[in-house]
Amino acid sequence: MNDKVGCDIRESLDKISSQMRRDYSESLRELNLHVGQDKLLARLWLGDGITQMQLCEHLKCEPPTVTNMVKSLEQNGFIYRKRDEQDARVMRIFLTDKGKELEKPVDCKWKQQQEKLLHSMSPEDLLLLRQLMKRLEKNLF
Amino acid sequence: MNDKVGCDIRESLDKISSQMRRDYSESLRELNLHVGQDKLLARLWLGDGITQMQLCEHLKCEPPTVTNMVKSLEQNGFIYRKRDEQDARVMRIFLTDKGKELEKPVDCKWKQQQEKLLHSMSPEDLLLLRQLMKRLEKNLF
DNA sequence: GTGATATAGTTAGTCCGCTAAATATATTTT
DNA sequence: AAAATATATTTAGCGGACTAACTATATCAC
Repeated sequence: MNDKVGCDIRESLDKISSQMRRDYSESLRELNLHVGQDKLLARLWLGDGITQMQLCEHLKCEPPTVTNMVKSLEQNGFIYRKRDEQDARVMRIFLTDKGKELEKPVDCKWKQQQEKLLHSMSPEDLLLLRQLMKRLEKNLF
Repeated sequence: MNDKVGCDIRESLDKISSQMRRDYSESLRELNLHVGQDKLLARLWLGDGITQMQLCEHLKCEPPTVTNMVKSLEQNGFIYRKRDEQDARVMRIFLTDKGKELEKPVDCKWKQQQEKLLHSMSPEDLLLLRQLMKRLEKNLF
């Protein structure tokens, strides 16, 4: 019975995250962006000029994933790359004006989705849910 | 502040599901399986001979996704396809012995991951968490 | 300074998702 | 019966994720 509950939780988790991904993906398409790219840009909005390795760490993904995302974002004119002057191995990533302009609309889409997800949840529910989720998170790392 | 909490929840959700996917993916590799294929097989273990369309519905994904997964599973000898005799458009999917044999080891991997995820959670925590997750789920559909 | 090792990023190739468009077969309409 | 429409699946092509193997540059050790 306990097992059943655990099973449900994992299924819920999968359902929620894949559905959110689908919704969000559709929503970002209007901005000519793909899921995941928004997180990369969000890191740059905090401060650009960082290296691909730093993006890897932040996004918790492997180097080839960043290479591809950066390539796509560059081709779409949202960012540009500059080789580091001290260390010729590293590439530093900068936002173009077009990339900077995306901050507001992306934030807006994000908030819309969040509202949909958390609709009808009271502050107490949210606090509780967050605490539980944080515990799950800790279990995985 | 409420916003901050909501934001954390979504980030937690993303982190948890992507980390679980990573872990599970690695775990399935030993069985020569990929993430998602286990869910397709799990449906077949309940009863095979169903159509790709039915798999689509069950897995909540699009037809081309099923086509590709089925192709890969067939090439690895876990399933085979047979054209329906009444309706020549539909393909019915059956488990091979090799595919049937996967049920136990996959279940074992699944349980291992579940235990890791839910470690240290009391039955009350789990019940509460499940209720909250069900509410989130409802919000998305 | 030369050789071994470490680090940053790329390339090739795979799978899961998707969309758009094509194919093949059924069914419905006229 | 022929034409129009609907359904099941496939193909082509893309992006995000990965691994394995590669290149280029830096650093460390001798």
